[in-house]
Formats: sequence, C-alpha cells, structure tokens
Amino acid sequence: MGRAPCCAKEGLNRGAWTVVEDNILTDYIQTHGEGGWRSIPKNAGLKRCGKSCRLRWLNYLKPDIKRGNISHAEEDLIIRLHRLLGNRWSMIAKRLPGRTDNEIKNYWNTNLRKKVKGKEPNKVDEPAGVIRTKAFRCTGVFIAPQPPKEETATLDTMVVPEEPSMMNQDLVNNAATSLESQSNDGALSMAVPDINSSDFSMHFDIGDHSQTDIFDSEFWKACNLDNVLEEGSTSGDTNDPWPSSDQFLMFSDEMIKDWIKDD
DNA sequence: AAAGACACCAACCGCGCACCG
DNA sequence: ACGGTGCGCGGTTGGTGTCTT
Repeated sequence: MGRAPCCAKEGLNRGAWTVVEDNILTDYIQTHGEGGWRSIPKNAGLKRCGKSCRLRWLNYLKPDIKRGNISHAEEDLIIRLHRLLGNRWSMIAKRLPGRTDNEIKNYWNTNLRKKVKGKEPNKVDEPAGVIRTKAFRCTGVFIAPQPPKEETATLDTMVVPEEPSMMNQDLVNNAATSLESQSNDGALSMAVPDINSSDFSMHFDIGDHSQTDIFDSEFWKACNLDNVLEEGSTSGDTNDPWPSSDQFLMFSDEMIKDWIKDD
C-alpha cells in the first residue's frame, strides 16, 4: 500500500502563484492564523495543494521575510554553519532571522557552493566534519578566549566576547546549571570557569545532546550569544543582527572531530 | 538580432517524523 | 502497539531572465 498523496492533484493550479492567490492566502492566514494547511485551500477557496500554500506563505508571503541582498555577514555565517551542519538548511535558516531555508539553499547552490569549492578543492557538497544532528554525537564543547586583536580569527576559531555585560560570571554559572539540569541522563558535566581569568575557557561534556539542543538550549541563551551577534552587527541596519566575520561563535576542527568520532 | 548557454529561484516532490485516536 | 494524518525537511525541477557568441 503506497503512501496517500498529500492532496488530490486534479483541478489544482500549479506553477507560479498569482497576485490574487497571494492575497487570498495572506488574508486567510492573517485572519485564521498559520496551521491546518490541508484545510486552508478548501476554506480559503484556493485551488492549491495545502503543502503549496504552506510553502508559499513560509517562503514568500510571511511578513517578516527578508528578501534579496544577502549581506556579506550573512553569507559568512551561512558558510560557517554549512561547514558545521552540512545541508541542514532549516537549522541554518534558524540562525538567520528573516531568511528561509529555501532561500539559503538556493543561495548556497547558486553562489556559495562554487565559492567554497574554489577555496577548498577537495571538499564535497557535504563537508567532512559536519555535525549530523541525529546520527552523530556531540561529546564536548570548548569555548576559547578571544584571540588578540591583531590576530585574525579564522573559520576554526570560536569566539566569546570579553565584555562583562555580554557574558558575566553569573551567566556562566547559570548556563552551566541550566544545561546540566536539562540533561536527564546525567551525561552532561561542565566545569564552571572563571571568566576573569586570563586563560578563560570552558569545556564541558554534553553527552548525547545534539547541535539542535545546543542552539535551543538555555545555555545558548544564558551565554547571551544571540546578543553577541547583535553587538557585532556591521551593516548599520538595526534590523540586521549579524556580526562581522571575526566575531562568530565557532568550533575548532579538533572539537568537530571529537563530536563526530564514532564511538 | 537571434539562438544557445547559463544562472537564478520559486515551486514541486517524496520521505520521515511526531502526534493523535 | 498500530495506523492515519499533518507537517517539515532536503533534493530536484522547470520557468524565466541574463549573458555570450
């Protein structure tokens, strides 16, 4: 028995959406909210598949969608995240507010793939060392101190800002506590560092927690890393939260190798 | 100016997962 | 525990615009 199609294909419009269809869908969702995609075409009077409606809304009509002109900082972040995550476009998109997975995927395929391949000729589409969010295990995270000013941060440098306002001892303590409390199997441990120490660094084992868990974790929030990104914005646009290329949170190759180590 | 090649990107497709009864 | 349903994801396709010859 095959899988039932998501909707009957007969009598449905296909291809590019018209302005009228866009308006109908927008009006309907603004009135009734997102969700229930399968029922939207019928209720809104659209001759479209529910999936198609969802895609159109999420990738094009949604009000907070930022279109076009992917900045240098965004491009930089996409490359870095792709290096970490591979083709996990939705995860990458989550770190780029206003950008959709489809847009990032297209941008990668049309612009960045060539660029990255050119820089790293031996790379395949899915770079070695990407974090597979399900199959791979992340066993440790190491946060290194900020490099000296004159030292240019590389793709392999993970940076945490020095300013106490962004990351103070309380936050670090809270981060450790919150992340540990999220570990229900006791697999996680973390040494709380002294951030005033000149060789401040944090290293902790995170057991079976995935990359997704890290991004969504209280730890990430407690470390105020999203604010760190905002502080680093270089575009001058207050809606553009993205930092300059030397201010990103990155993971060293060593860490990545450790994460993907098959145990 | 015309035709072919190439680039871009919106949309489609099929699969897997989560949820619910 | 199981099957059905809805949703989200990543890969792919195809239409359209732009560039090159």
